[in-house]
Amino acid sequence: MASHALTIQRKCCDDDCMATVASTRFDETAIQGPSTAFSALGDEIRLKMIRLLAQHEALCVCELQQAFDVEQPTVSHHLKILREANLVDVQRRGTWAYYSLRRDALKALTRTLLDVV
Amino acid sequence: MASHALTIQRKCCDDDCMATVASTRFDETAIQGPSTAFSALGDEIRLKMIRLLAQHEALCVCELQQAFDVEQPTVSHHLKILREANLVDVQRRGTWAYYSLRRDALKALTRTLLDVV
DNA sequence: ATAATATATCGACAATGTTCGATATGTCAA
DNA sequence: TTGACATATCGAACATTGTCGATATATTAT
Repeated sequence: MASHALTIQRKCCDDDCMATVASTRFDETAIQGPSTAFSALGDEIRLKMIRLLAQHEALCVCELQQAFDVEQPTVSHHLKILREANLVDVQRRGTWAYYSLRRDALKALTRTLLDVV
Repeated sequence: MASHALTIQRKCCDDDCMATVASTRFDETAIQGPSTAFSALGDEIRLKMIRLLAQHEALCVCELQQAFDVEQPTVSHHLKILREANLVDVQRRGTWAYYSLRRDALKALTRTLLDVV
């Protein structure tokens, strides 16, 4: 026979590794939470808001607006996203809404990252 | 005089705090890097890729594709974003491109978060 | 050279996200 | 009650992102 039986093509890895990767299943709930949080932190204004809130016990919307060059509805929008990502808390007092950092949530998020590494 | 001199409106905070917040300046380079990284982690597929890479020394594109229900160009697209966020490294060997986690970068990112808290 | 394979890039389209003006809601003061 | 203010929500314009088919590039085997 002209062509030898050894038609084994070179591969990027052994079959076991390929199969292992292919069959990987993810804990969806362990992905969605962090993914939402990272997404919230992935906007420059929101990341700045987080850093600003870290330097103060609590800040109301009108204060936060002073620090950024956007209109009030935009500030509310970003705060809503941070709230839905569980990164901040709101507390209403009179007409004001005071936002504060959820430091526990941030710590949990760091742990998520560290567990990966 | 009927109206008293005390026309001081109640405010959300004292003038000092308002002024402090209003004059806050951010170190833009200290924001952009982390913001890009968080943005990269804010997609479920990319976060899963990171977790997958954490469990292997390195994986090539065809292996990664096996783990996700998307076409090859989409995988390459996500890997490019992770690369530009400095979260992964690539090493070409033959026709294969092996991607690996930049654990140092992830650690630095965690430190960024911890410094906030 | 030719064929097969792995990966990247391009272009189009759909989906999602950001921003703002207008407006609604709720609170406080007069 | 009326007016002033703080905040949230809505709707539309616009920008960004995710996805894929088609194609380009590069490597390897024959």
